[in-house]
Amino acid sequence: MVTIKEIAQAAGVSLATVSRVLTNSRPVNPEIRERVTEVANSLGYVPNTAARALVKRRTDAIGIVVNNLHDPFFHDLLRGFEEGASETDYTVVYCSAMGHEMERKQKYVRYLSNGVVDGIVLYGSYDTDEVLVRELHSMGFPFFLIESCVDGLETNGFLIDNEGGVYNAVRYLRKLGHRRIAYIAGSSEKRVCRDRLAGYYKGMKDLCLNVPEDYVSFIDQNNREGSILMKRFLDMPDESRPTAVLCYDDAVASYAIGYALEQGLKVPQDISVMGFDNQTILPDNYRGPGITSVSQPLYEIGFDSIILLSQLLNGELKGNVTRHYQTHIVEKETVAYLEKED
Amino acid sequence: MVTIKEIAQAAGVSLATVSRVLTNSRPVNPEIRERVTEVANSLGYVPNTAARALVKRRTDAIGIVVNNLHDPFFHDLLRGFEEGASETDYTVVYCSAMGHEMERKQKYVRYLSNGVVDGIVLYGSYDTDEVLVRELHSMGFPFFLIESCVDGLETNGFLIDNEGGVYNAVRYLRKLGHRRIAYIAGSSEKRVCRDRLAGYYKGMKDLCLNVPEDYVSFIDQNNREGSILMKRFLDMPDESRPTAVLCYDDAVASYAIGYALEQGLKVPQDISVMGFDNQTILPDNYRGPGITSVSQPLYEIGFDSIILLSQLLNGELKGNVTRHYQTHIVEKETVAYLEKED
DNA sequence: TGTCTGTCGGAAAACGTTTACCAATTTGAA
DNA sequence: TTCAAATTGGTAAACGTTTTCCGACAGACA
Repeated sequence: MVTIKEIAQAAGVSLATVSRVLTNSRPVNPEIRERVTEVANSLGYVPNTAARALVKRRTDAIGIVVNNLHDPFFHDLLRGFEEGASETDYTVVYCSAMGHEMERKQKYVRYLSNGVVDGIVLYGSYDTDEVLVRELHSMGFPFFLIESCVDGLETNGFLIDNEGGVYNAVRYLRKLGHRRIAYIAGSSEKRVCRDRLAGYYKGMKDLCLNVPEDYVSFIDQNNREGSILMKRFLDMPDESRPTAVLCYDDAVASYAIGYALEQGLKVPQDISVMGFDNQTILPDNYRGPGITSVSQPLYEIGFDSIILLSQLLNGELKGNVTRHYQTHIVEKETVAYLEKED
Repeated sequence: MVTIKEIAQAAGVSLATVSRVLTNSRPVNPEIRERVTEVANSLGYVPNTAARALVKRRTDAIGIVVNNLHDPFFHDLLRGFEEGASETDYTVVYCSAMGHEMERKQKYVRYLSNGVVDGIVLYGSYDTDEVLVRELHSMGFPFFLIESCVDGLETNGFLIDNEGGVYNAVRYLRKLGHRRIAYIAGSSEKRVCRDRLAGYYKGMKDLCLNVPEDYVSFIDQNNREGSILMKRFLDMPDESRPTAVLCYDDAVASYAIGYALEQGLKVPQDISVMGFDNQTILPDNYRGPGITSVSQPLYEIGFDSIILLSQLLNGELKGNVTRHYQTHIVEKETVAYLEKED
């Protein structure tokens, strides 16, 4: 590794002069300047990131920590990050926490937050990252949270209106004539799932629709259970069988639809199904009809988070920033207009 | 930011002792040890990555540089990286070069290679990264190249047999009875595309199949042109029209198939089409039949690259490592068995 | 009691930069 | 010609660690 010192020796000047040439931080005799640059190039000098970070207390880099890079769920988010990154001069590095375990996320955040990057964008599960977020917060390290917040802590963050998303989905189905709307919910340990379920209840209540106890069922372990839960709905007697099933997730919806199709039913003619997330890739090579879904603006969030973080780092932002993003419904092929009102 | 110095003061010991407690690098009086850990915890100490890197000349981290994180092409590769990462103790960070421009890739590699990570895995386009690779090589920095190599340079790398992949595809089609096999090639500026085309010619020659001039056509700018090129093939008179079209890429294949379907033809009954890459996500929401394709072992390559790099860093590898990976054909629904030989 | 050995804390150097400060030289104005 | 100001090079401190070396002290043994 070639250092500034070697360049100084080779060019017959002091360390300081070399540094000044290389960083353009102060005027230096043109003749010397040229000699130094020449030597630096010929030796193939590359400045040491760590040493520079140490003394400048800045790295001009941004770190992003997500649960998973390969998960299709993050596709649009990543696209947003990348697009945002190309708008700034910051170096952007990504870390995958590989799942939801705090431990690994913490390892990455610690690695990054002390001398590797100047700020972090953290995709959070509401539920598991509290300790981590508190640590970051108490360090005074600049960071943005996506889909996460900690009660009683003022943080910069991006939140998605999950409750409102499902609420609007219920209204949408009602507008198309559906009144018997069932719901497949995710694990109630997850905040996201609880919020979405709340949106369902709220929507049904506001529209004065009946929610029989067996209209709400929960995924226990695996999204595949979507098919079992669908079976339960389909096995109900005609007069109480739901005409539409709302799923907390597109993956679950795909299994639910898969089951219905296997039974020789037509979607949406025989039963409407709606999902959430507007995923482009679905498990097990799903090939059914395009799933009508509640879409989150993940691209925008990814993009905005980079832009806002870089503004924060440049001191262009005062106070904390919390942005709420609305979902919208993407109409595809799994929801039918219900002619006869019952 | 809380430093080792503050801990030392608070605990009434020297810097050295604190460091020794924190890194377990030498025995220290249990009583003092406990006092120090306690102080460190209560102050929320996190070691400074940059400072540590500077003196240890090691970061225990690995960097990965790819062209694009969100591109579905990298899905399996990323999955491999992530799986490999969870097998090692190295911290793994990813960078997206956002396209193929050398400049940005160089920026990332320079940032990483001096004090941020101990080694790099670089997904390379054969064609554009030469300067960069030479720089890395002359620095003596440990790195692995994926799908890239530089003539006359001994580097660690993973290569895919693109030529052999297409060669085998030709043989596969021939075995199913096809003799009039056309090819849609990618830009001949790209090494990968040239290799694949070479495989086609070699296969056709070895099987003594005729290659009329108009059986090979080139994508110029955009994969969408796949449909135009397909039109050309379909417009040929019956007796010379190809029975199978081999595409250098699944994306192109999807456009080619799309066009045929639009014309009311059936794939594969009326014409067989085969792709390369075995992509799960295809452009424009392709919904046609599953594309029979030549698949690259990207998952394995991703996985192995992490493992081998960590071995290299631990000195468990002697000499340079070059691995060649074979492709295999994934049979789906776009290639038919041709009954009548002609 | 004196020496030898082993244990363990502290002082200080080192890693590769940037930059505050100082000194020397040049410039320019009076 | 003289002196202040401006310019520019060098010296050294600083960033937060790790680690080498030294020395103090305790215990063992003769």
